[in-house]
Amino acid sequence: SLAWNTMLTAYAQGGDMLSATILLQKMPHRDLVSSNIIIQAFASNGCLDESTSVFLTMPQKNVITWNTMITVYAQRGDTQKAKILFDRMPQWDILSSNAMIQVLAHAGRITESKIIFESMPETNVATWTCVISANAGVGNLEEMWRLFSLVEQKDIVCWNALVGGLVTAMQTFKAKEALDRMPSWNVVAWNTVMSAYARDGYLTDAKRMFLSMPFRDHLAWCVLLTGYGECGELLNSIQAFNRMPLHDVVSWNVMISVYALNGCLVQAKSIFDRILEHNLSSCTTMMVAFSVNGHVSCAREVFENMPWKDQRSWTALIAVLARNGHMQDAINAFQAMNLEGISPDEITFIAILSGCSHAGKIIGAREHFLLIQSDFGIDPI
RNA sequence: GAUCUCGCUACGGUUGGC
Repeated sequence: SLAWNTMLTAYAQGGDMLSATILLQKMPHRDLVSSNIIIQAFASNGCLDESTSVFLTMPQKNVITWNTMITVYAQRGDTQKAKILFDRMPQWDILSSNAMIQVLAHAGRITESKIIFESMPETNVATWTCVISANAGVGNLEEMWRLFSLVEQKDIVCWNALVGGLVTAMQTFKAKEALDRMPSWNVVAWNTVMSAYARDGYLTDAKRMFLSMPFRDHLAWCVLLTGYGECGELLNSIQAFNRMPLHDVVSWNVMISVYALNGCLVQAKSIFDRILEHNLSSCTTMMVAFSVNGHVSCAREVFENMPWKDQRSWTALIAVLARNGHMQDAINAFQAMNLEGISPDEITFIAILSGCSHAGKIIGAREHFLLIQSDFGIDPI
């Protein structure tokens, strides 16, 4: 079955799910590893439901099985499902805990991630890097520094997390100092500081850094595009875009939002139509651009065509409907979101509540306000 | 021996302030 599994892996990695499925049925003995391969393959081809059903019918599972499912949910931003799986796992390895810490931290659930961190029998640099970023994300800078000083083998990624944390905390100068103290650098380090310059409006510094980088990746270009776009320098943004060696989804997405930000809906849409592989960001950006101009049905069409939807895209839809006076549709969308198992967050509720206030429905708003506390455990105040 | 290979940078959601 080793040979069969190797074949299976080959098909799966080539994205040929049809052949993989056929092979699986022909196999004399499917084992744990075969199922793991299939789960992973379905997931990376966007078929999460298939992954889940294989997972549920597996007679035995190992750590790899569980880790695969956790990472899949994590990548989809479904923190809740990831956490449920994590809690059900019979045992954890470093990878599972790290993945979980990172996801929880990303969702702002720092307390839970701390609990996991403190109960880990063994950690590695990645673990520490996760908690460093987590603390930076919620503004615990002293804790971030403390943790950083405790890391024994600081590698580039760990240093980058520190620099990124300082950038998040709006301490651009300290970030630059940390950058200068790093033993070695990579593109991520430079991009991080560059994005801070751009964010703060220091376009000259951003550009200088861009030019002085020994290597550039496509993200460096994207940071520059974004910087120009946010400072209203549409022409520079377009020019930089045209100079890029190649265009990937992110750079297209940046341009959509730059155009939308500067009121050019038509150009935004034409870029959107030229993208071969839309992702969630492209669609959500486009929806919002439509919404600002009141094109509710166009926004809705983009939404319906999305391969899958996450919390942000659902929230965007709800906001689009609420803002344009379609309160009943917004509430329906909210219920549909819950049925899909995607949990709302405080931003979703603000979207609903502000919609109610525009429509003058105090009673409706009150109902949702109460729901926030009882059903979703979010404190509205 | 085959399967997860987890950490850092970029683009998307709500309201309000100057």
